Amino acid sequence: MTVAARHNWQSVRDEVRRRIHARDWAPGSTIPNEVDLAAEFGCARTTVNRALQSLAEAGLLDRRRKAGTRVALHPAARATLTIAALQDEVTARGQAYGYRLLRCAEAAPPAHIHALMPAAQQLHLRALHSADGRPYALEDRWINLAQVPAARTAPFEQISGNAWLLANVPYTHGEIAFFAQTAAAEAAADLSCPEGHALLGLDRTTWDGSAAITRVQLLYAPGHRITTTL
Amino acid sequence: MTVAARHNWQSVRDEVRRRIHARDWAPGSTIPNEVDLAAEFGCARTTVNRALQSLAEAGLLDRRRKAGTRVALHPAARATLTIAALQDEVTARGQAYGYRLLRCAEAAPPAHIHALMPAAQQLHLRALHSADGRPYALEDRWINLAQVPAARTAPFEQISGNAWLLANVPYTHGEIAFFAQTAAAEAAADLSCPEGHALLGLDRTTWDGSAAITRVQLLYAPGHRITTTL
DNA sequence: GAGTGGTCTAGACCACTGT
DNA sequence: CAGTGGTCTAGACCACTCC
Repeated sequence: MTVAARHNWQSVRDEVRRRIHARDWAPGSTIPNEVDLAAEFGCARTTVNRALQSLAEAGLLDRRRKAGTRVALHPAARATLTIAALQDEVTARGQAYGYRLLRCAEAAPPAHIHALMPAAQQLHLRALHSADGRPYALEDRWINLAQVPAARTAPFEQISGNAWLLANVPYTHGEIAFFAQTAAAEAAADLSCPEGHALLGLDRTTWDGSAAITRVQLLYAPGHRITTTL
Repeated sequence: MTVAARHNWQSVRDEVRRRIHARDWAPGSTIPNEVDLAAEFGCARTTVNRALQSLAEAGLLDRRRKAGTRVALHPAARATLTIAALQDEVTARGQAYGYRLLRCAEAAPPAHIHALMPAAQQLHLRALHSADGRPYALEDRWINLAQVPAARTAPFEQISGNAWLLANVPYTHGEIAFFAQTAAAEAAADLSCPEGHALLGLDRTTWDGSAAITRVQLLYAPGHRITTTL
């Protein structure tokens, strides 16, 4: 039962993962502590620690001081979505990126936006992103003018709301939701697709501390898929 | 210019992140190397290394040996999706989980499945997951019998394909894609929704090494949202 | 070749938490 | 209280890659 005594944390991680997958260590059971594993693998405890932390981050292990390290009962799959700027998303596919501003005006926000940004008037943007001249995604954005007054004079004819905000306004955290929606008349016209078509969309809200910065809804053109690996 | 000399890697990470957001270090520029930063913060280089690695993982920094550490030009947002088992998803909402097998048979797979699992006959499952008695998600799954012959005798009337596979078959990696689709007649009937309704769905394929284990398509009931934080 | 990040080590102390 | 993971340190060597 000699274990190949490699001394890098990745090989320790791989071996531990193998034992979990092979059910050497069953879901819910406690695995040996770091000192013992270090002895078994012939490396420093620091190295084992690094490996186990990486697996805990991936959701395969639950670690608690004193209680020890257990194999997760429900090894929920964790997928990391990389939400790039649309421009990067399109050029990464080798297509030509296009951008057209459809609307930019101060207006009274609807209730669900007003709940996020409590002021009578906020900045409202609509824009179409395209790939090789075909509609790629429709953007509908509200920007909190109380937090970002400079947005009033930003050149949104040339730069997308996302790009300008990324370059000019820091944020601390955000929230994303994916959903499916049938294309209403206006969206269908903008995306050049039949009314009633199923569209994949997302809502994203970003905050700086406790103040909401912006809320954007993106509707992708028909057939769009968002992919990731496990 | 005294820096609060905290000695934990999180505080170093926070300070570096602050400087990036504050544009002290502009996107694309090279930041000081680890030795210098360690001197400035009054801590060991290891600690700085841990902090910078965490920021690189988050996408804020690009690090290369010899070239140094640069602030990422396009700080793509990374969101971690936790894809739990449907049963956990439903019970986590405080709803009663229900499961009903609709079909379980060996059959000739369609072309896109056959491309993944090259054999004439594969196991085909359809099942409905419900929350508080209402349809929650419709599952359509193919299982590679060449890889998982035991699936022939698994009790899929009582346990979902996902749950049985998780508990019995290890996998090494997978792929997930989200999409929107209009409800066809059969799906609409199973989900008790009007035909033509927009549904959020996902395709998930999992492999063990180079062999595909299973491919599942999940269609969520109308209105479903998948959320995550940034 | 030389500068930078990547990692390992051995030891130490701390923080949390189950019993 | 005591056992476990969390982290820090100082030094060392290695691996990569730009010049």
